[in-house]
Amino acid sequence: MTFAEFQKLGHLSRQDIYLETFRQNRKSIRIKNEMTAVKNLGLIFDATLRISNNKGFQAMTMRDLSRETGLSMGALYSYFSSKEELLEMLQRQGRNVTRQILEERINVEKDPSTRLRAAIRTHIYLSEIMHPWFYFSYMEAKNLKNGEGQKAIASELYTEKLLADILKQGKDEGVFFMPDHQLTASIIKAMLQDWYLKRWKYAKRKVSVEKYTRLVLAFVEAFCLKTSLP
Amino acid sequence: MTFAEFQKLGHLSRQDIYLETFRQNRKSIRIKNEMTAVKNLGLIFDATLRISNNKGFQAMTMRDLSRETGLSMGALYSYFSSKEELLEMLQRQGRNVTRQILEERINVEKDPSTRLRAAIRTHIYLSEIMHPWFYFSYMEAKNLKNGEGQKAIASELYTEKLLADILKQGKDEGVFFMPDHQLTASIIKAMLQDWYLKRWKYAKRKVSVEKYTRLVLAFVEAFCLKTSLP
DNA sequence: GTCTATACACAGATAGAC
DNA sequence: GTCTATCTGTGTATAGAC
Repeated sequence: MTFAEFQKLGHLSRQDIYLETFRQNRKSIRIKNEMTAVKNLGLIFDATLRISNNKGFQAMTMRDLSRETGLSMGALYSYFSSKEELLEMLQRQGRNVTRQILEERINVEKDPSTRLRAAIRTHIYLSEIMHPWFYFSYMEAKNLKNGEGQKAIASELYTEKLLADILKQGKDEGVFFMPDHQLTASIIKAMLQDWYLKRWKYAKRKVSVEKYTRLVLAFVEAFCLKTSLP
Repeated sequence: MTFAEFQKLGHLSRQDIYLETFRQNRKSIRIKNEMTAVKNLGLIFDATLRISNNKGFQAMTMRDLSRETGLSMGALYSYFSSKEELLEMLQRQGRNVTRQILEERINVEKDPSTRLRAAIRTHIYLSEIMHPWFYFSYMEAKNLKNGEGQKAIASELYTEKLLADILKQGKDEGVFFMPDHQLTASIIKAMLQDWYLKRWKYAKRKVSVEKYTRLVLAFVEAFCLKTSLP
């Protein structure tokens, strides 16, 4: 599946995502009108990602956010009760979308080999579409307070477990051969993350998302499908 | 070479590193006595890494740093002229040490295969010894102002080029076989970085630095040494 | 719902005594 | 060299008019 085909599946319209977020956070959002809320949440989240990915969430001031969204400080605070809460809303939102789509795309496949390819492809393609969020999430996760911090870690481990389970399945079925499926999953995850962490580098060199995906698949398969171990 | 053997080489005593840093920054450091300066620079850098890696450099206040080092705010400011400068001194220091040791260990080897193994080993072992700095450097590099930011990027590309050159050499000599040595180098770099970025994970699972190194080597060699491409 | 104006805390940085 | 005390700017957050 090419990236263009993946995009056309149109899992995620911005509208739907923000609407969902609005409904999940009704308690802390003072706005009642859904259309207004969805429109402004879009502005706020996009601006937060833009500014934070440029200079860090801590360094972003509410005055920056006000300028960038065109909303006043007062207006901003009717969408969240603190800067901290804005961070948590953003993180939760991205985690939900990621988990949902990843499972959806993997579960349609049966044999380990195809599942592994689907998992790798979907993760890279997804991080391409939602690049600002993936980058933000990685860089700012450590600044979350205990409750949310735990969930961010859980989310990291969850994706890894998806991979580990596929590798295990393949090993059991005798199609994969690797010494340690858990550790192998970690390393694959590292390759997936590099795509959104070093995007500036790949963009400058004109490495397309498909080319990157292809190399990761080749790398992983060379290791997992080989029968003799060093 | 095991990690213990690598450590015994004792490339880097803290004393020497801080002394070097002191001499390089004489202009902005108001202290004249070398012994005092070295002792306190040690305190300051260690504390900065400890606090920053816990909650981010931006979030670390000078009062935090004062408390952690036992030095007053006034005293701190005789070692650097601004918080920004402290950040830059730290980054420069680590970059210099890294570059020096990496070259030293790679250049003693001749054939591509051994050089590649040396590069991978050295990078992982080094990031193990200097873990706080590696983590800090990665997470805070984006917050550097233009001049230093460029140098951080250059440093990232430099390590990658070390790998790319070895891969290229191996390809030319007919011992490695990979479709794109540049991109392959990027991916190897991603694996190396995961060791210090996800240390909490590997520590919890009791994955030793040697075990991790072994798996990366196996992964890379499975890809680079195979003769048929998918 | 959104604005302006402002409260209040706390940040980085310095002056000057010791 | 190091300290305490303090200046000044800027940050988050809210009150209350529209």
